Amino acid sequence: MVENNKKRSPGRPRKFDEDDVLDKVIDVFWELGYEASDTETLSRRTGLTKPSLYNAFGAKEDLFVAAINRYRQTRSKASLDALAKANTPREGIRDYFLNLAQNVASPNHPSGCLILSIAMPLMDRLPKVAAVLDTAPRESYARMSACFGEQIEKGSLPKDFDVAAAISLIMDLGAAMIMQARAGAPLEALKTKAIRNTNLVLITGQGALR
Amino acid sequence: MVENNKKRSPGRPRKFDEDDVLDKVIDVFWELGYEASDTETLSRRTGLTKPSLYNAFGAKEDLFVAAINRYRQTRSKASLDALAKANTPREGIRDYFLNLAQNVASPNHPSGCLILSIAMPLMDRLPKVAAVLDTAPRESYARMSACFGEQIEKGSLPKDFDVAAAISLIMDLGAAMIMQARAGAPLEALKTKAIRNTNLVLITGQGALR
DNA sequence: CCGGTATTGTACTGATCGGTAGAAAATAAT
DNA sequence: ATTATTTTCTACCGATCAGTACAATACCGG
Repeated sequence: MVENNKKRSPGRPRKFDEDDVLDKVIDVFWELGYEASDTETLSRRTGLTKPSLYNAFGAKEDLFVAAINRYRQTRSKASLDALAKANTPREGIRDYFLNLAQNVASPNHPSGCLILSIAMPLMDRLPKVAAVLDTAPRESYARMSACFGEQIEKGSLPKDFDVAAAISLIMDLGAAMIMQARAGAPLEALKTKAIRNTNLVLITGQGALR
Repeated sequence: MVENNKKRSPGRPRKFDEDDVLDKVIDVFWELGYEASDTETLSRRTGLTKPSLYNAFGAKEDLFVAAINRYRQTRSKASLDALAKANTPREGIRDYFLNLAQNVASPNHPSGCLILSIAMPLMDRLPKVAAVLDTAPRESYARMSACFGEQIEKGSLPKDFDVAAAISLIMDLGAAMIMQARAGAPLEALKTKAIRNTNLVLITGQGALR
């Protein structure tokens, strides 16, 4: 699927692309959770034999961490991109929530969020997972902060817009949408919430609560 | 601990009280999650032997369901009680969030919520758990709805107060607090959010977003 | 005192799961 | 061709875990 133009190393060539495999691994963990995703199922769903999986990614916990990182680089990034590329703050926040809704409640993939719904409850037991989950929100925060900073410079937001409060609320309401999705809320219900949430974030940032 | 005055049935008497045991079971599942709570650990932490646990509660999944129901009747109920017994709507909502904060981020017990943090991700695999989780939010909704209805009758809330919107937001923001707690947020941070959340709920109910 | 009944404790089992040994196969370098 | 290197495949292992058999124990009603 993906052409790898790096100079070939000696030895028997791999029959798979790591990212393709990780995308399939994401689906398994996302759908079944960590413990119920046994190595035999992971092997079958990826098309790789167990030794190939272990050779390429290490133990099950390492494979899970790799899947989480792949998830962040693809799914999580997509929502933040939606926030960044919009013209106005309102559109950006709305698109962020709408994109999030698609990612957590689309009928094309498991519901909820791999990070919040699956990985989070495992923090206490899987230290490598805890390490990844520690950095993830900070990155999101930085990215959002930069977006709002630009909007303030552009004049699309007042100079005293409370960026920290807005981001904090975006993350809270996003987490709530994710839980709703995992509980079975349909996509349409989440799209409605996306609009409500957008209004709440703008009100909060503009200091209505101070 | 609890005096049971029902007529004694024949046979060797139990050396434990079911609710006492369930309270300990709650702690184990809450702390370790479902899969990592092996029956041997449950046996050790409750003081009951494995056959006694199986005899009293059935299989592990049934024991988990029993623990969830006990959790609802104690912890979940406490937060709703706080909402119900306050004098003003603002105090009620605030006390609800503050009580919730205590329940999900107190240093005296595991963090997060047994239902949202532990049971929810298991819905797909454990049908008996899914059944319980389906009814739980409806009960909470009904209880909250009754509270706000009373406040409207008393005149503490305007007649056009948007009860449905307020409850929906309370649940969303509550879920967010729970996730924050599971992620390691300290109690103080959650108490601060409780105040912010109270304001957001009141604004929303009063129709600022319409 | 004597069956009837329910609980307790020890010790066990069958199944499952994460992980691997070891040989065969496929490439690159020489 | 030969060797070195890496991946693949089959088959397997040790550990763990949910659940239980069985006998002993402690209470009931008569």
